[in-house]
Amino acid sequence: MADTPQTDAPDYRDTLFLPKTEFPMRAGLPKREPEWIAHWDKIGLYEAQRMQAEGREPYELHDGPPYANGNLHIGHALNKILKDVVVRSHQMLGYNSRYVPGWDCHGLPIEWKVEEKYRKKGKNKDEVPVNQLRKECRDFAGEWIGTQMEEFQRLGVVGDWPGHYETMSFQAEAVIAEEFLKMIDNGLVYRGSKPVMWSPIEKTALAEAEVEYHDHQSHTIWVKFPVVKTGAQDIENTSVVIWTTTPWTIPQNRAICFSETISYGLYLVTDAAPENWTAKGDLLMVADNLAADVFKAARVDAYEKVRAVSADELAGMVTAHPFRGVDDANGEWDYDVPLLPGEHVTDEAGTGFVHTAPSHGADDYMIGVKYKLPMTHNVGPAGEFRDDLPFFGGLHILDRKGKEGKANDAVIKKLSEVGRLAARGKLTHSYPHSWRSKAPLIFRNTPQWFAAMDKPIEDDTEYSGKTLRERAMDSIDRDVQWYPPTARNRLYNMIENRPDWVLSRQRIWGVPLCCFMKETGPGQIEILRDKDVDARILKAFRDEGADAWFEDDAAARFLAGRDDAAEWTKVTDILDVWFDSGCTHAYVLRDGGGKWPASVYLEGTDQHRGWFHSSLLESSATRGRAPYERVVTHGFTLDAKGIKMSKSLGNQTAPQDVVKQYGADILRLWVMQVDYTEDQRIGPEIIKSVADSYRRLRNTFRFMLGSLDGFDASERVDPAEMPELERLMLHRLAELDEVVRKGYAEFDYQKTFKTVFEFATVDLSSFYFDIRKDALYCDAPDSLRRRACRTVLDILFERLTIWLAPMLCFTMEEVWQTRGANEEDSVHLQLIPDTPQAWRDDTLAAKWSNIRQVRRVVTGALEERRRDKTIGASLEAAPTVYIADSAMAEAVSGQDFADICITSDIAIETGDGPEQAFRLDDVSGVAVTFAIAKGEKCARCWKILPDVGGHSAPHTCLRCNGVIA
RNA sequence: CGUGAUGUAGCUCAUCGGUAGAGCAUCAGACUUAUAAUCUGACGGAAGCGGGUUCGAUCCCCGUCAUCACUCCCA
Repeated sequence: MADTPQTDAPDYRDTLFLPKTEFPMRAGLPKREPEWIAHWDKIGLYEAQRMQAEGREPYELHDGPPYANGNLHIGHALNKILKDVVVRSHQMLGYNSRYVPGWDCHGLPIEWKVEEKYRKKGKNKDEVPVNQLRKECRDFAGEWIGTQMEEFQRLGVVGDWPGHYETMSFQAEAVIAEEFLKMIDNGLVYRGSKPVMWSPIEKTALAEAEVEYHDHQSHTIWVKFPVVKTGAQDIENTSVVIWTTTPWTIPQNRAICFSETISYGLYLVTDAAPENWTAKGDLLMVADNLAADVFKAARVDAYEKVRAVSADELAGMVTAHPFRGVDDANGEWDYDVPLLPGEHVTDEAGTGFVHTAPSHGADDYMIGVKYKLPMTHNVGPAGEFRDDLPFFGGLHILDRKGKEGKANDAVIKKLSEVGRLAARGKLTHSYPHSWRSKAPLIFRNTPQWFAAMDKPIEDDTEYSGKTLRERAMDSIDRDVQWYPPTARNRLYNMIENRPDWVLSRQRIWGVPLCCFMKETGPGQIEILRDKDVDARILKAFRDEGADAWFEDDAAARFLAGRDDAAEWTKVTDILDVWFDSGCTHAYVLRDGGGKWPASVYLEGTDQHRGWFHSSLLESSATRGRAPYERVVTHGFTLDAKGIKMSKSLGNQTAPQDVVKQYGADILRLWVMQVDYTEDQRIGPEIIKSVADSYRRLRNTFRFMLGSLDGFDASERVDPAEMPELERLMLHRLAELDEVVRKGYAEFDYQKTFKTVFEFATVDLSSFYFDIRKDALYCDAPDSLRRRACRTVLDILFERLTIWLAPMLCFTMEEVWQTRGANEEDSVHLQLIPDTPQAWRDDTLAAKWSNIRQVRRVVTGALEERRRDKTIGASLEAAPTVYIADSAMAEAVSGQDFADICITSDIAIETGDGPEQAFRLDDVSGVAVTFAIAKGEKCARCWKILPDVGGHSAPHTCLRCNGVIA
């Protein structure tokens, strides 16, 4: 073996320039990160950024407000971390990048929590004054804002926290009201009706949260609708059969829905008992799959299929209401009942034909809106038929105790009387009930306020005359860039197909539809339009909040001075909370001194239905275009197996836990490593592997810091004088600069991080640093090679630290500060440094690509000898390289190839080399034969060289002796 | 049910329609001068499944399965 122990050799360790740094290998992020937050707080980082960037082009990420109840979950963390990276990176790219976080405060969940307190005490919230409840809601939201704000800041999110916005601030409430009045003014708002869950017992609409599902026994009836219009001859005297569990909705029937994917048939009853409702000779249409069930229910003894009925045929068909032409009905039901295609229709139960009463079902309503069917108003608040409805006037669906009323039986009896009943029965099924009274609920249409999608808007924008739908759809393509591009289609399709916007909610915790109306006829109303009244309302909201609307004297106060004040009714509904958040662009950007339209909105894909959507509509209605220039969407976070997280499964990853155990930078790094545009996974194993990557990266920085110890500007070397290896690194930086700038501009963090990370580990740690350790440790401080290396390290350090700062905001600050930045400084106040494109040298890169190929063969050859224990360290070797390929030979010649391969010596020959030489399959024309290095081991640099010994420092090589002397 | 997506190594992700790659993890080895580090090497894949188009499909088309989001007066 070459290195027999040299007991007489002095220890030269102290003469080496080993890396020296205070920067610890162990990060201790959970403890250290809060100190950086305190530091940023102390230097006023956000304000300092604003001052520094004054006059620069503004860039504004407008924050989508999270809902102010509960602690943060992983989805919030993902969202806010992404936003923080957008904000910080754009600041560094040279913009004035503003960020004002906000919270969504109004809405049912909070109101529900407040009500819960009363429920637990057995109190009725209806007895509590509205403004007292509103105050409790406000306090509730306020507390959670405080909690969430701390949790967000702990993640490293920098923004204008003291200046954050709230949808419940007086200013916000006033602007929301103002925007609503603007939409009244341009004629978009109208009152219509929509079916909702309604309790006839409590005479109120209920929210989904107030509904419980219990088993309930219902009537089931099969009803014949006679066909009155069709192209086919043999359909005369036939009926379409429907099935329903709510006989009381039959008087409200306006259509029958069928499916275009179900096969239907025309059936002839060939045998049935004489007293049967369904008689011999009846021609009935039902779905083929359900025919047997239907005829069994109708007690038909025999039937045959006459022929199939196609969807095209059904589409043109019209039936009569079962009560058409009935005596004493006064023509109430003498209208046509069309057959319409409906995607909700199945052949799993019933007849394959769905009775449709637009006022009494969600699907029915959608069909009604789509085909412009008339809404009926036959059922009153207590679930009673209107008094003047023939046959059934005044009858109740449910009695006062929630038991069966008389309506169902009366309808069934009448159907039987007029010969339209095909069969009847009973069915027990899950049915919605009120959580309070436990009584069954019904669907009932109630007055609601809408924004019209298809009415031309006359206003003073350049898009005047276009409808809301047209404006929104135009703007999606004209004004907005979508990241990823597929996000555009989702929103576009939704806008294209959506019905009118239901603005009203029968709730209390929100901004009121602050207008007055009066009835001008049955179902007809007029909305008060009075600038003075509006001005009074807005001023009151601004000064006192929207509570002003709910004060007892509000109507008198706002209508003061009008002679007809008594004629007007105050509307007490509140606005859909999506309207609130859809207005944030107005009160945060326009009134808050920001940029309008916002540079970017960034939210989860669910916000296509939510905030992206409502903001687009609101802004299109009032300003003609989207309030954003770019929209970035991210997916949802699932557990390690790709399953949705839920409390019951116990598969949740809480951001607080990750922060506590690993630190926020690890969580941020996780975000950077996944494809956020899709759904991502997280779990213990994934977090651990992220932490591993982090450690590796951290060590690379630690090495740089240690190697730069004592670096002074006077050491710098001009790139032109640097060795090729150094210039290669500068070339790589020039390449990376482009990737980083482009990556940040296009929100592609995965690629940006991956590129920088692989550069740090592959190019730097295992190649460049490994080679240059000898020069850094052993060369004299004034050696050109060492100075060039340290110059490059300094350049590397500056860029890598700043490039990664938006992502690893804590660690990069720690790295930055370790190099003696002053107390007021921060890496987050730096701009991405210019990287001269002159550093780029593709010829050099191509050449070094060859050099690295040859190097791989050498290391491979050494590995073989290491395996058979011929050598340990590569410095014990002095191989010979045979190169046949001329480009490779050219590349290697003139290099310190022994340094590059970390051997003590190396010989380069041209030609194929001996047959038994080491080769790699994928590197042709290169062969390596092994040899032990000749000479004595230098006790200082450990190279084995012929020139060791005979110098003033014993057991040193010429170079090392020169350094010590 | 519908609408919008996704499915490639244990994990995170690449692959103009042309022999499937990278980093991390794992395993093995070396070093002890980045040391709770560093270097080297190896292992690792019916590209969810089934059809079709094509000389050729991870990629294009159809179907199917799984997962996710949206659909509710809630996020």
